[in-house]
Amino acid sequence: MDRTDDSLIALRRILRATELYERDLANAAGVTPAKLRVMQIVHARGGTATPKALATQMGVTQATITGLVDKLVKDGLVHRAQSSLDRRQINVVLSERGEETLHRAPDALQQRFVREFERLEDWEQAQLLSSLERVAAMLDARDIDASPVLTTGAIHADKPEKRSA
Amino acid sequence: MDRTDDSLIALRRILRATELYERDLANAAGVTPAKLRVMQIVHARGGTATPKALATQMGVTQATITGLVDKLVKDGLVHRAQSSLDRRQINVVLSERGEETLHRAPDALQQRFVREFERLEDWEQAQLLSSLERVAAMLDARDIDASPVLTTGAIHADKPEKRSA
DNA sequence: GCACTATCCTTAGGAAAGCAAAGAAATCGC
DNA sequence: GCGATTTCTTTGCTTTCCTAAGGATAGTGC
Repeated sequence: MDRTDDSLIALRRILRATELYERDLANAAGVTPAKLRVMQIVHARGGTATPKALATQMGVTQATITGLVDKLVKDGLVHRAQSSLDRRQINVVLSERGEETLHRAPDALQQRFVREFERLEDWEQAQLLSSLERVAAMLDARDIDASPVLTTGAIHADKPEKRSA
Repeated sequence: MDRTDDSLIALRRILRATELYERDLANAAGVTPAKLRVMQIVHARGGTATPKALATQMGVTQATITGLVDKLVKDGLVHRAQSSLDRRQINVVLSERGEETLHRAPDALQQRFVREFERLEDWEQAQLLSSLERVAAMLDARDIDASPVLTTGAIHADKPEKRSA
């Protein structure tokens, strides 16, 4: 009867399964999850991305990206290249080894989801897709600031967050 | 056409939105996400839980739980009580303040999802629930050993999170 | 041109969350 | 009773993330 609760439970299972699996997967590939994510984004953007772009997409600060890229450089998976258009900018570029590593370590969701998904009936795929997009839209809404909790519970008013795009 | 990709994208949006939101929310409540999760589980189990149970449910080691509980105790949100049945065991119990904090900081998913979900038509809710459970089952499967990259042990439920290195 | 401001990145320092390994105490099994 | 197991903690380390401050470069007004 309580569909809301059951939906939340399912959602949490999805979250938890993905999180745990991601740790394993990154580990097995010899990279940490965060570094892997950086490489995946760089790859998705055609092999190069600025720290700024990475920070935005990953939802972390630029300082964090600097640290991750430092380690990736030390690992030889990536290198930095100054942009010639705007010399403030740096391009993070995948190295040969970086590409290989990526190849060996497919996306966590990918691994786990694709095989099963493609086995489904056509109409089932369509329904799943539609539902997922619906849920994503529900959660992904951009103006969270309207949320009541963030204000009522804000005791330790350090700073709300800059993530209010 | 490419429903698989689109589904993955939607799934990632869900993941990312939840992750980012969780950070904000925990922050606003004055607790960190991990500590909040501990409290939520304790609450869900009727106000008390052993470190062992917490570790299993959260998918982390007991050492991690010890650390989190230490901090929660220091914050006065929780206290330890020895079990009288088995004196090796410790019960983690929510304090008054812990209950209040929990009350102020509802679940991240809760907040964001419930309002919208309950606004949907009956048949839409049913479809969403069905889809989510389906996806959860796909991801949460305990016996995905066909995975080429991993050897995730712990098929037995009692063997807690000894994930591969 | 020259100061002002904004943007992009890095440095430095610190907090939180996680793990592995080893140890202490209680219980179980025989 | 005594060794093996379970439960929790301790120790020491890694990873990820933050804030605050700074150094360059780019753009703007005058």
